[in-house]
Amino acid sequence: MTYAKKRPAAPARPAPRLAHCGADALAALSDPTRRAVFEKLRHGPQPVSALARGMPVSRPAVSQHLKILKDAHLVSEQRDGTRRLYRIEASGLEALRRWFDMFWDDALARFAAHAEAPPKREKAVAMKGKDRG
Amino acid sequence: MTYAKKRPAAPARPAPRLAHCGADALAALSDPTRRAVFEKLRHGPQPVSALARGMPVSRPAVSQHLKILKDAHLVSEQRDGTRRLYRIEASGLEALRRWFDMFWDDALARFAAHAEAPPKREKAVAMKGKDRG
DNA sequence: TCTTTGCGTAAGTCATAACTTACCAATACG
DNA sequence: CGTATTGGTAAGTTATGACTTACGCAAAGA
Repeated sequence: MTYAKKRPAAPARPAPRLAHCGADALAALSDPTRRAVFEKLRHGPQPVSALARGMPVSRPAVSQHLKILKDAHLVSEQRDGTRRLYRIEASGLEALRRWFDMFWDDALARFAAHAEAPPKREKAVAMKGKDRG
Repeated sequence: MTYAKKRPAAPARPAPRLAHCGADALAALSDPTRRAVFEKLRHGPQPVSALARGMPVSRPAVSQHLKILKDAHLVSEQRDGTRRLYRIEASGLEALRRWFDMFWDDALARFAAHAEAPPKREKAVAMKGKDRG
C-alpha cells in the first residue's frame, strides 16, 4: 500500500526510494485476480467478456484490472468493432525481467564467491527504547 | 487484496485459481518499502536495525516486512548474538523466475509465430445488462 | 546481576485496493 | 433508425495492509 495523503498517526511518508523499473509491473501482478486474467491471456488475445467469463468477479472488475495491467505495460489493447482485444505485451515483462535479473545475478555471484563478509558489529549510539532513527 | 471473510456487497470469493509458484514472492515484492529493504540486502547480510536505518519507517515496520519476505522465501535469517542477520535467499527468486519465464517464453514464441489467431466472434447468449455470468 | 542492545509481537489507526451496481457511449445489426 | 452487444467509468462499500506506539524477551557486557 502506498501512502500519499496526510495521516495523523504516521507523520509523513516521503516515497521510499525505489528502482523505477518493473515496479508497476510487480504491483500489477501482485493481485491474484490480475494474475488470473494475465494467465488467461497466455492462450492468445481475448476480449474483456471472454476474460471475465468463469471468473469469480464481475466484468467491470476485470475491466478495472485490465486498466492497471495496461498502465504497467503488461497488456495492450486493440479495438475490434465493439470489442477490445487484449493481449500480453512484452515490454512490461521485459522491464520486470531487467529489475529481477539484477538480484538474480547478484545472488549467483554472491553464492559463487561464498564470502559473505558479515558486517562488523559497531557500537550503537545509545537510543533508549527509541524505535526511530 | 485478497478477500476471505464474508462481505455483504460481494457474495463470495472462492480464491481465484492461480499458479502457486512465485505468487507469494510477487505479493511480497509489490510493496515499495519491502523492495527498498530487499535492495538494501544486495550489499550483503544485514541486521534489522541496519536495514531500518535511513528508512522512512520505524524498525518494527521493517521487522514486519522482513517476516513477509521470509515467508516468501526471499530472505533468510541467521541469529548472531542479539542480532539477526538477514540475507537474500535464492529459492524465492528462483520460484519467481520460473513463474515468470513461463510468460516470457510464451511471449517470444507467440511473437515468433506471428500468428495470433484472434478468437472468432460468437453469438452471445442474450444477457440484457447482466454483468455477471 | 543489572543494564543495554536488538528485535519480535500485540493492539490500534487509517488510507486504500478490490470489489459491487448503475449508467453511458460506441459499434453492429435488423 | 431502433435495439442489442461490448466495455469503460462513476459512486459507494468494506476488508485489509502498512503503519504506529508499547511491551517483552534473549543475549552481551559492565
